[in-house]
Amino acid sequence: MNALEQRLTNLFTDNQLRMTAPRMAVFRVLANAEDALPLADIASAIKGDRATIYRTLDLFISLGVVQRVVTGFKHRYELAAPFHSHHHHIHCEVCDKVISFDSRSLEALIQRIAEQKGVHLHTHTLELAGCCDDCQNRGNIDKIKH
Amino acid sequence: MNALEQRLTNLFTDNQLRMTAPRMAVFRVLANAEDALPLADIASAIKGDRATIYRTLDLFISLGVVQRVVTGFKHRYELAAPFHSHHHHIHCEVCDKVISFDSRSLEALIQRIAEQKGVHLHTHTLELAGCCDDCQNRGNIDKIKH
DNA sequence: TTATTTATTGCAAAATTGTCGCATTAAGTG
DNA sequence: CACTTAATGCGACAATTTTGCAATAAATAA
Repeated sequence: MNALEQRLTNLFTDNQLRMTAPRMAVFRVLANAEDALPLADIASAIKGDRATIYRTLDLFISLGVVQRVVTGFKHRYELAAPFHSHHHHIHCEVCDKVISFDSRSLEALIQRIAEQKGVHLHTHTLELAGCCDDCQNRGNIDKIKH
Repeated sequence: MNALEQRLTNLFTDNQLRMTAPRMAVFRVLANAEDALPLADIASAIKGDRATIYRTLDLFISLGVVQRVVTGFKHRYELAAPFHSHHHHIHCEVCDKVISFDSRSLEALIQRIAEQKGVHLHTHTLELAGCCDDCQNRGNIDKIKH
């Protein structure tokens, strides 16, 4: 059990919750994932019950361990701060892929805009949607998935 | 047929697509809508087939005519730039006020990020949340509404 | 105008995402 | 080890979105 996993376990026991095999499995999938994953990907990765995974994710979200990313029809899940760094997403509406990115200039600019408006920012979400490189080359603009 | 509808029609014929009655009907509903509409509303407004409307919306999205707004578990659809003015929102979590803004630098930066990732952008949404000037001065930062 | 071609529609069936009830299992405690 | 109860896993379910395919209608050519 590594440091992150230990922190998660402590968070659970501190809240009178049980650290079980399915819960740790979901956490590990998310910790090793490059990008936010839809439930189907998590379920197939750990061959687990979908209802259990939904409940686990809801729990993680209420504990601040996971955040829900809303892109298209299905939700995606990824570790949240302080288990993961802040970033944004580009959603390919054709192949449904999600690309994460992080830009200091962007964060600085958003901060500047907020200051200019006199607003003290709490959070912000930015979602880009379009057609990725691969799909442009494939020319399947009309095969948009949800 | 007004100017917007003519522009849409041209966009279709330029892409070897047909401007049909159901497509124009969907466009008109969205053009007259105050806010983003869920599919059910569009379907009942034009008494049209759901599958056809889904396909029409997918097409509109791939052409950049419509953008999908994801709120909760149901999609909503609204006209996208250049058929609708583009802007973003700052939401004051204390007094619930919404401040709209528009930033060329931001748009340019987002465009640059997308290009760098090889993605052709259809739409993007940015929502800032925090505490506005008035509320900071009032010192009621802890009275967040939800 | 009519014939031809093919994109588009509309129906019905199926798939996908997410939720819920309940009996069974297993984690934590003494 | 036994007890308590949180958590799981199965199956049924609702809502939303999708796909297959025959029928229809738009664009093009004759």
